[in-house]
Amino acid sequence: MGDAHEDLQPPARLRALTSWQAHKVSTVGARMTARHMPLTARSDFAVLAALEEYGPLSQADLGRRLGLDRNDVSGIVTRLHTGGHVDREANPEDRRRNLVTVNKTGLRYLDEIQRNADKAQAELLSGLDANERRQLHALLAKALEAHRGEPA
Amino acid sequence: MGDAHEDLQPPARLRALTSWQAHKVSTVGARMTARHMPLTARSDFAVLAALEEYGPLSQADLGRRLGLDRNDVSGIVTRLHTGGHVDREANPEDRRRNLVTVNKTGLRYLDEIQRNADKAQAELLSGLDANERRQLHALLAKALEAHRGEPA
DNA sequence: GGAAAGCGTTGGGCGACCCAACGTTGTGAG
DNA sequence: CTCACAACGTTGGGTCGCCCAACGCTTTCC
Repeated sequence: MGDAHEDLQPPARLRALTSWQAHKVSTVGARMTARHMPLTARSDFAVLAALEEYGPLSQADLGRRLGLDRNDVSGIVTRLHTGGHVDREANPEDRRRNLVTVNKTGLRYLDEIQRNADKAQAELLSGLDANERRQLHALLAKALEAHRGEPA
Repeated sequence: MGDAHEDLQPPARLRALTSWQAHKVSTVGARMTARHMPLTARSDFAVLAALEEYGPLSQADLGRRLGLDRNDVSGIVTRLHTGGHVDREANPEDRRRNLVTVNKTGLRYLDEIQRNADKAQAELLSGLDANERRQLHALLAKALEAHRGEPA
């Protein structure tokens, strides 16, 4: 007799769309993330990770690297600079560009975000075992490969 | 020699996050979708698909089914109703609820969106063969399973 | 009968994406 | 050398999705 709280499955046409699945996974991920840190930390993480791995970059390069618009990069860098995580100075060799650099505070912040992101990730993927997680990761990476350097 | 357009890979820390990958796949999917139809068609598709599969529903049920907020369902249903795709009438057995029903126009619209969604999907997954697509789909479904009926 | 809960609606905030414009600065062609 | 062109960073704006809060109405449950 009546399951108290019927199953409430989404319609088949929706479940069939990989794009919709990815969207759902993404927003569930955002929810898990929000339980550990403010959502803005996600863009902070992206920028700081890029600066840590590739060294000082201009904002335009950051945008290309991360697939973000110059506009939005501007805001993120301003936020990071205000928070003391990043130094921003004019590039003497090309005064159009800003040279953005992570400092020690920023690196500590980066590691903190990393820890929280790992927690959120574990919660998000709680339904998959280690093998499945690796497969999912590989398949997503391959799907993205086909679209590298597409817009900005 | 310099490769003319350096590779511009995102940082490893980012690539390692499944949540970030899913987000990227989702927004690339949105971009592909936008090449075939207005983006609002995505929510239209969700609502129409639910109504087609489960019959007339209240807006609250729609929200639960699709994982959307009542607030947003309200706007979507209004848009669909204005466009003539959906009938909305008070449920005589419970006058709090609206009974939302797809009509013939709505079903034609649904099929049109389906065709465009399929095109977008094909472009999105162009890097994967049929097997990989099935695997990706199954893994995403399994990951989502663990989070069913979570918020609203 | 009255409190509690559910419904649909409105208004608002936030993050991410994207477009357009501006002033500044470098580049390259004539 | 000059002048058109391109790239950079910034600002302002628009959209879409998610989420919270409040309201008035209706139903349900004690």
